[in-house]
Amino acid sequence: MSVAGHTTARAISIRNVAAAAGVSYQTVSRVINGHPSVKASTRELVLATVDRLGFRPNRAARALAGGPVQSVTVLTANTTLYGYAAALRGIEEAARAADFAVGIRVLESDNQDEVADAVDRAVESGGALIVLAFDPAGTRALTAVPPGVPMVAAVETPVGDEADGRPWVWINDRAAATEATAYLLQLGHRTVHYVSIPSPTATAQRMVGWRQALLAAGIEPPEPLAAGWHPRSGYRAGMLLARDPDVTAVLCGNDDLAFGVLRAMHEAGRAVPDDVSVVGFDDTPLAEFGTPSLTTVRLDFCGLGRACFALLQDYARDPTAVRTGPAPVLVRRESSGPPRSGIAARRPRA
Amino acid sequence: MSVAGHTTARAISIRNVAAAAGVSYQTVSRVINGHPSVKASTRELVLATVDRLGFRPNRAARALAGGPVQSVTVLTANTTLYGYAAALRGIEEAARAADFAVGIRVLESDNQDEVADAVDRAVESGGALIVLAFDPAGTRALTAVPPGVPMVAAVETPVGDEADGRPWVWINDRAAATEATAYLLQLGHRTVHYVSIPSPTATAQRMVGWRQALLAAGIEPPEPLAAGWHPRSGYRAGMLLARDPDVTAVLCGNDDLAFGVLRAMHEAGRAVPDDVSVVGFDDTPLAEFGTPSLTTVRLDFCGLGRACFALLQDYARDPTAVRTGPAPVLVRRESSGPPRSGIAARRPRA
DNA sequence: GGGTGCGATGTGACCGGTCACAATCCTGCC
DNA sequence: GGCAGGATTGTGACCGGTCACATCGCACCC
Repeated sequence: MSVAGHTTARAISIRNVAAAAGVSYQTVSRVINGHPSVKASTRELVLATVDRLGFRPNRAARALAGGPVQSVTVLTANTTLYGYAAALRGIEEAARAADFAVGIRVLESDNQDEVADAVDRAVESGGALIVLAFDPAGTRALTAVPPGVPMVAAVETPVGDEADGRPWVWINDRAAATEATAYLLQLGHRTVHYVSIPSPTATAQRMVGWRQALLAAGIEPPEPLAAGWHPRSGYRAGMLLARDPDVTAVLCGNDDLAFGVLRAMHEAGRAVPDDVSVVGFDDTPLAEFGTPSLTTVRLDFCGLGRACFALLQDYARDPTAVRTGPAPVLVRRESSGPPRSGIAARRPRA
Repeated sequence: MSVAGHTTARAISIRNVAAAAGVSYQTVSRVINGHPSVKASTRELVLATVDRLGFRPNRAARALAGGPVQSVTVLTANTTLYGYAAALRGIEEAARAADFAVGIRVLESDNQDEVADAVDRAVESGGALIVLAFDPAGTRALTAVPPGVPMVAAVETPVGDEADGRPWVWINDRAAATEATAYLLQLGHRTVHYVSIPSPTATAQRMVGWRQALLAAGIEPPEPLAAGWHPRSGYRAGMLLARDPDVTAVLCGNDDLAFGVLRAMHEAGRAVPDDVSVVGFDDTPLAEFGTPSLTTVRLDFCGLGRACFALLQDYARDPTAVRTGPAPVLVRRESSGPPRSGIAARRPRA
């Protein structure tokens, strides 16, 4: 234990351990890597010595010599948005528990060349990769990861062609959106409008789920409004929607957008939920404390992150391992309710 | 350029470059490290070859051999809270631009031993350290970093004893709190109550600034309410404050708490800003879109992060370098206003 | 009893950089 | 012309692990 005091003295190496235990450095290497052909008594002796000296394998040396690297790099388009940040937190927790080092690399653009370069850099630092592929940049990154590099993807699309053959963890955005939409219809709304976050392709699962739910109820989906990540873009979309008196229910791609929409409705003088119901996505910590509090779909991104890391480890042993992330839960709060009884009302089904 | 396609062929090393350029590997090493005693013509030849072959130095090898490591590890108690997340983003941006790898290590507890262990691990992965020392865990970490390890601290206390001799970047929380408090007094409030975030010591600068502003106005500061990080704890504090009709102005340790307080006031039937003014801290993206929108102090954490990284680099050249972070800005919005003209009113000064 | 085969261990080279030192070049100057 | 001495360049060893291979011991079997 390099007494976090003030000794930059050389750290203990396997050769030190070997000398202290009276074996060869190779035997020490075998023990710390769990190689089977070491006599039990020897193994215990070595482990005891490792413990006594506080030996810890040097990551750089290991990486250089091509051993198991014990580090993960997270490739993501963003680190501050709720979903990404929470997933990152989950990964970090799990990685730390397993004594893995965690690296971060942000994908600034979704230009194919730049993404490829970013992936290159991430790969060259050794270790495994976890790609958060909720967006175009992340999805591109998947295709740029050379085979042979251990990696796991977090995706919203169950079977992306991009990730083929690669293990992924799936967060069931589609089912979540379907549930939220069905809930609004059940309350008696004639239709549900959608304000979307930026998404990889036309297959954005939140949008797909919303559309499916409408179609299943025999309703032609209205044109979705494309927004960005910032609440301001939700606000703009909300302003547009507020003008249309037929709009009584709005599903938003995430909670930030939903807050923007709420604000717009407020400014436009449309009461929530009496005139308009607003539903978000994610259940950020603030959702519960807005005025009105926000009905939203809780997604356990932190659990998703942990699942990614767990899969990374399982996959090393069993390449057929696959995980679905935790199931989404609809949280009903003040921002949603039946439409104002009157013209726009529709018979509740339940 | 390892054509991100499917060649796990060995990457190019300095010896390859050396061979291609017709010089020794040592010369290549000198060139890429900017060593002065290399003939200009040789340097250019080597650089051209490096470029042509797409050579990039191997981080692991460098770390192992004790060279300059080109990587930073961020030590932080949290990654999702706005301030931390934004600082992390700034660091990552700057680091990426300088072609540094970025690592993360979360300080789970503020137990001295565990913190020391975390620091050890972070140090052993080589490279520099940036410590976000806004809280007890971060502050502890500062003292646990062995000398000789390049590091920079982001602190809210201008001259912490803990960081002595170490470079730090200071975010002027105290001035920000003073400004916000003075603003509320100027609006005519008799006093300002404070709901605090968890903080390292009694010297929490946000609280100090608030107290100073009150004392400067000849007002005895009321007992501050200690809250946590979650909006819910702000909500609880708000419920307490709402009961007291004398409370007309509340300053909150951050925007999340402020939202909790807003919600509590709403539920308690106290109008904001007519009955009570609420001011936050940070200016998170949502502050502008709350109902009412939140008056808050904008702190450029992202800029703080960039400054930390910049200092890390400057410091290597000039160990007397120091930086103050960007100045805070008070953003006036709907959640604050003069007290309801009546009993509690106090003559505005301006 | 001695070869076979496997379990357990040790030896050497290597990963891709850096350091310390030695060797070479060139220039100025006597 | 020869030599001192700085500027340039090259050589060897090393960082701390891993790999491939050689070696050793021993039980097993014919």
